[in-house]
Amino acid sequence: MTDKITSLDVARRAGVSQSAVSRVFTPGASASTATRDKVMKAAEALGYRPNTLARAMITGQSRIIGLIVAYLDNQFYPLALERISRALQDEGYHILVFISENSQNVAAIVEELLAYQVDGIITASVAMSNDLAHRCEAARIPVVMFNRGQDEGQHSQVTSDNVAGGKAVAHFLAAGGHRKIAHIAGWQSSSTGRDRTRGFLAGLSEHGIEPVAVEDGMYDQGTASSIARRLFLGRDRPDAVFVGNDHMAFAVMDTLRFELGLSIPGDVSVVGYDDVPIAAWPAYDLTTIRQPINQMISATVEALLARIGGDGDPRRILIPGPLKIRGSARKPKGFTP
Amino acid sequence: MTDKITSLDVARRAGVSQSAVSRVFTPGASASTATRDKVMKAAEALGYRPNTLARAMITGQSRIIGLIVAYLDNQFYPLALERISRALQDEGYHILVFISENSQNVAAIVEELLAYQVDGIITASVAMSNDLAHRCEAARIPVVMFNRGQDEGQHSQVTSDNVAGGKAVAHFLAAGGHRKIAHIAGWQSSSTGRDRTRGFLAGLSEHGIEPVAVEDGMYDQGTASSIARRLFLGRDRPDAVFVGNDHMAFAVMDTLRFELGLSIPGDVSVVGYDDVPIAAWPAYDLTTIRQPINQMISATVEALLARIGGDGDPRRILIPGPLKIRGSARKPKGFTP
DNA sequence: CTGAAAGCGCTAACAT
DNA sequence: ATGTTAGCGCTTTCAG
Repeated sequence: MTDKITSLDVARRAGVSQSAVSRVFTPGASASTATRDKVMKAAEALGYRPNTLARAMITGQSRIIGLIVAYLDNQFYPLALERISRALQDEGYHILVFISENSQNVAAIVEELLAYQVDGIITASVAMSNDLAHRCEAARIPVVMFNRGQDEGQHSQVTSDNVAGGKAVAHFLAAGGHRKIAHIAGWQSSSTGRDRTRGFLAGLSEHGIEPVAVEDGMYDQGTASSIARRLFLGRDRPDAVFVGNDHMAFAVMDTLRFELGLSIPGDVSVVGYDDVPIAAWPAYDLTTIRQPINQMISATVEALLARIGGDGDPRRILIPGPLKIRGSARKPKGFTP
Repeated sequence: MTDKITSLDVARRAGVSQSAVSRVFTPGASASTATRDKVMKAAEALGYRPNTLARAMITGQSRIIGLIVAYLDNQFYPLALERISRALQDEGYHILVFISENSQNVAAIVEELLAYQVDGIITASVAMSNDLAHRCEAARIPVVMFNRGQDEGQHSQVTSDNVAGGKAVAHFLAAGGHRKIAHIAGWQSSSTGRDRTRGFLAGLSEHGIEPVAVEDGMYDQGTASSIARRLFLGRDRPDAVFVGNDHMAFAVMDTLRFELGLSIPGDVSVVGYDDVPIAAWPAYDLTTIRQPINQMISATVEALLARIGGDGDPRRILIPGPLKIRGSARKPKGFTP
């Protein structure tokens, strides 16, 4: 029925010029109360809303942010997505979502995002190569990497302090009296995975402890389970394991309990990383390092908007994450994290 | 550095007209191999990509689909989001995501979506009022409701057969010899919640069974836990409970086991709805009705694209979901679903 | 097959 | 404060 209503239609009905209509709908505009009323009345009657795309072409601001995110099966991602979307919605931005499985995919995605004239890009737990970041920089599109770091490159990034987190886990397990400690690491091709492992190993060595095993779980549940099976089936099994993220830790706990019949924390202490909501579910009750997701999101959005607003320098933000002690690991007496 | 590269820049460098460039980048275009080569070379050198927004203004096709989704903490949603995004990406569409907490929010969101000139709207587990749907219809923007139904209204909808699912659960529990059966229902203001409950009660009555309790869990874990606590603390406790979705079922199981010290399925059989991945985790091993999410997504995307393509009539698609028997409920001998 | 020209719906000077 | 005018970058007739 109703075909596209344009500002011209509204103008005619209100008996004003088309630019008057535009001004009424433009935030920082100057229009008399009289015309404003007439225009609003006509607009309402016609069901008019300004065409965002046309506006974007002129202003050069689409108010669209591209979000590149990996698999959503780890609960941490959807949580991040939800909150990023909310935070941005509050600022009048919206997110165009792209799911990226592998990293070469990212290049194609970025091209598409640039074609959409997005005002900025957030990558969530996805790394971006340096020349890709360059390409965005050349197009003046700011990029913020959420939960992933990169040493070189001039984009902003927000992570929690993964090195410190890994170290805290080491201290905690050492204080708990563990000496046969294994590590099923986060994906070693990601900064988070590497940093957590690095911190963990550094922490252990402060106590003169050598881990009995360090293996890459790839942030994959199947991989983590296999490793756990192998590690804990032998005679001389570890009495503690630090798993690179909660998502893998759940799989490891299930394997330990239901396949190997081990008790947690009786036979084995398990510690994870992230503190996703499931970690607090009684079935897991997982001791873990809490990634302060709200702070991380705030920082991400703030950093992005600042750069969109013209603030020149990219930021590198590091947010500390506390140890959240629950029941999956033996508790040292009088331990203060 | 590089300021906006337009087709005119490419045209000049390639020594052709601006419209020639446009044709090269337009799928159904006619350009000689000679010009095509020149243009592509120039475009590559300059790093040119056509401005999607400008194109959208003319063609009237933004290739953007608006997705309205509720909270993402129930694993079913992010899964749906991920797959919808992938399926649409394959068809050259992208999704603009809006998170909607309450239902009045939806009206405002739809307005924004229309302003963005989206080619279509998918609501995932979110209901849309009839006049809102009308508004979209008037703007010629097709709407598909995923996992939510509505009796009136002329939009498309895709759901699994929730009535049949609920009924299947009833038959299963009855066959298992249960007679004191409780139901912690899905949100009764949603079609899925109501349908599952309706089917369940109908199924029970076929066996002459009256449920010992039916309460609305609101699709909320806290609410479901409270109800479980109350229901199972009394002397004459139920020996089975059908919970309106998996997400609540996990909370109920945790409450039953860790707060009330009950054994599942020894003391109580628990059945859920959705079959999200977590349901298969050994810690829960939940018997549940499987919502065939892939089929549902395919149908949703297909229905939407058909309507965008001009296919007139909205569709109502109902997909059967089988019972997935696991260990959380007593297994009837020789039961065939 | 190709170039010139019109215009999508809107904002942003520029006049008045 | 309001109307007029000129585009934003592109697709699409329309001639040639």
